[in-house]
Amino acid sequence: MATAADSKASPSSGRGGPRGSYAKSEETRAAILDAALEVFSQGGYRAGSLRLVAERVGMSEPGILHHFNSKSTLLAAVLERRDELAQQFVPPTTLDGETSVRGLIELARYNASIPGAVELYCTLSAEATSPDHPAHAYFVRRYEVTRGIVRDAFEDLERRGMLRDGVTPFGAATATIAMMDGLQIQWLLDRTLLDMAEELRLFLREVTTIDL
Amino acid sequence: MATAADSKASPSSGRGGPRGSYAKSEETRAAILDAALEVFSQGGYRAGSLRLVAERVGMSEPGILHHFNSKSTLLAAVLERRDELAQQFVPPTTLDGETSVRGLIELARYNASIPGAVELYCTLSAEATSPDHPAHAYFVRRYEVTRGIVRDAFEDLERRGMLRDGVTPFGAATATIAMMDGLQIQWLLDRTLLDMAEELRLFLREVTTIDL
DNA sequence: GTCTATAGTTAGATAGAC
DNA sequence: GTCTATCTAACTATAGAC
Repeated sequence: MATAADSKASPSSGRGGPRGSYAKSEETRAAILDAALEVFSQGGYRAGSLRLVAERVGMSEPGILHHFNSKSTLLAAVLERRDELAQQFVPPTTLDGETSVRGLIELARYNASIPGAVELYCTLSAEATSPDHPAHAYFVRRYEVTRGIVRDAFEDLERRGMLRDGVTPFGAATATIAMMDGLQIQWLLDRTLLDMAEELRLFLREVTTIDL
Repeated sequence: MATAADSKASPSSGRGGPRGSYAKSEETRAAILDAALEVFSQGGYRAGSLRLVAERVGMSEPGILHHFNSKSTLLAAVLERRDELAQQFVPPTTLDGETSVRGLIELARYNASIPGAVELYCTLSAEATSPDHPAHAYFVRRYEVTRGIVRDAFEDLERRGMLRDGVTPFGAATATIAMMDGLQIQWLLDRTLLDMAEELRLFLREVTTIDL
């Protein structure tokens, strides 16, 4: 799979160059990424087509491919962009477990406001379990990293004696991520059914002794 | 979407007819369903093709379509077949909550022995969150039914005072199903990482007072 | 019941003009 | 940087012979 770094390595990128003279190009790239996010969100990567992206952004298909060499590099760029946003909620550097856990609930609340992105990750992470999927390596790595961050948070809580009996930091991390993923599926099938943040809060109350 | 009943309504089915003279046809249908399960499991419905199913079963594509009118009716038949198996673990008629909850753990353990089927449901339920997916209605209904069954089990436990404080039957059902779904994604990405049944057991210990 | 042949659609990607 | 035109490949499904 192409790494998400492809987009930044593009010669048309303003970053890294002395002049910011590629404003128009950056704008176009951003518009394409917005359109691609919507298209890939509705049914995943395989069901989405460059034609739909092109239509939505008001360009031709070769126009898209001028900015992103292929469909899969476009996907990689979309994923990279979303990751940058998500890291604002649970920055990997935070060492305070309680703050991180509260951040996860905030993240779930934020996610409910961007159903398109939720659909993207939910659909993609499932179809990317296939080893030949262009985003397979990305998701394997992403889950490793995310699990590591969440585990660190629970390890901090464990040191403070704020984990329930029989709960391990790794197990809690795996379970918390599983809970978030699973809630998303049911929420996407019927958004009036449940409140993802609230359900996650109740779960984390069973796992930790934080007063959530 | 076509209902899963299509397959049973086929004139070539032995059931309902006075004679069992369609054995060969039933055998072929079964072989096709086995092949289709494998194909649809690897990357979902859209990524799977009739050509792959035909190759695997040693037939031509029109040969497949003689038994199943379309790709989507084939999918429906595959899903129906798997549901019959799963109901052996948590039969909807059981009224004993503790037995049902233990059945869920057994189901998770059984699932770990059939990764193909897990991949099928995991990938399909995600791609079917799209309203235009041929299996969308099936999955909406399936989650409703499953949630109802699991909620009944927790309601029984509630009557016996075996639910933890602050846990509602509906919330517990939603969360349990979410946990199972979410664990599957991480398990499919790395099967050596976690034991789905064990993780589910630990979760259910936090939710109920059953000695699991 | 199964096949060959083919229709009809859509897809990702490239060539080359402007 | 964007376009038109085109290539190649894959897919679902149908028609009709055997």
